[in-house]
Amino acid sequence: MGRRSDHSREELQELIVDATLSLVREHGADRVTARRIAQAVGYTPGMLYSVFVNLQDIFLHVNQLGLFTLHKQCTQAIEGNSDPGAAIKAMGRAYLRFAAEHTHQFDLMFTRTELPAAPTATSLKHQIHSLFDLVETQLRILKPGASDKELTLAARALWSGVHGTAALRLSNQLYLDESEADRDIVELLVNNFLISWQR
Amino acid sequence: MGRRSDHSREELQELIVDATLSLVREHGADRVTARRIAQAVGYTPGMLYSVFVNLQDIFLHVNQLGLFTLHKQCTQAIEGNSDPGAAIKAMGRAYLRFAAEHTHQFDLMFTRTELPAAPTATSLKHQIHSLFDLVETQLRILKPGASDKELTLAARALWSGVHGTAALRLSNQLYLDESEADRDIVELLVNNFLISWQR
DNA sequence: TCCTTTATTAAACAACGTTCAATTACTAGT
DNA sequence: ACTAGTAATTGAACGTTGTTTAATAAAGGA
Repeated sequence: MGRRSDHSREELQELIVDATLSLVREHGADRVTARRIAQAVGYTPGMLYSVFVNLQDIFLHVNQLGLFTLHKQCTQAIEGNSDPGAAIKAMGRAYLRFAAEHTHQFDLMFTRTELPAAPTATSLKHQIHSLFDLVETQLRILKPGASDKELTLAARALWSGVHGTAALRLSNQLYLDESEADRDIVELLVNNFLISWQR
Repeated sequence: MGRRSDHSREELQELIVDATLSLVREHGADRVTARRIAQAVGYTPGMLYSVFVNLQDIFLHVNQLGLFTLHKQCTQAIEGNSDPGAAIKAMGRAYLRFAAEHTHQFDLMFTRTELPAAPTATSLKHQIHSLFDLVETQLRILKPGASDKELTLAARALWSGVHGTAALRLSNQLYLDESEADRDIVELLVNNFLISWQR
């Protein structure tokens, strides 16, 4: 068939990204193919390339969505925590929860990225930055006298710890019997770090 | 041709794994195909399947090699450090160095793993455990009274921090101008953690 | 020398991402 | 209402991938 115009260009884009997200969450990025996405939205594979450049391009948009909801869940975790340390730990738990609930999506977002020197889209770059900012804001409350450099570094350190925990747990490389051990690890890590950092 | 017996089964296995490692280091795991490996060792693709089960199986053996050299470099980093804290930081730097020098290999070892619940070969499992043990040993010196559980958890926390830093740097998600920022992050993380943990 | 055994190959398969000419459906002009 | 033109969508193709398997060629024992 020729022009259908059942959907506008933007509707089509949203349709594709949403379908891809569902497929990724259910089957993992490896098993999500152009043909499967096309089938899910009721078109043929060729059509995808009139809306997106690439399969990678589609995944990139999926990841923008992912970072957005991750950011939202982190801000929600902060709410109601007047203590910055508690807020940071709550963020860490939200991060772990996201990774645990949406294993495949988290995998696509953070480990299925291109190497090396991923030319991460500037949009993604900003989204990740704003995640860092959430931590920095709490740290600044905790230690008002800290320099920008100090804050930046500390936020990266904490973020690295939380991310590392999530990543290792995801790939089953923590080797701990208890299923909730990752929460204990983050708690321990953040607590001990902050105690000696804030002063 | 039929039987060549230029190489024994074990020689062939070593040949394949070594060639694959070289290819991975140079081009990244994504671009390493069965046909390329076969060409590198002077055989046809089909032969690989008489020595290994899978391409994945080959990568798994490559990763065993990788974990072995990573372990070696970590133990070497410890040598000459009487202070446990210094030893742990030296291990962290060795870890970062390995990740930076062999980007693609590190990527294959830790992020290109299967999901979820990677049924990691028991061999890999033990190798990773012995890496954890290196950290635990140093922690035990630092805090002789600590329980096993305490040591296990602290080792995981530190390891997660170091690994997270390496992983985020690898995928260019730290967004720091200075190229050696990852070392600063690990230094900061380990220092602050240990100060309040040891006592 | 022949025959069995076995290592290796060549060719095939299905599935993949991607491209592009052909086709179809809609829109505008008369 | 009819036709021409435009643009969306397809279908089929290409080169590549991992993997399997029947055929083949070489080695060793009789």
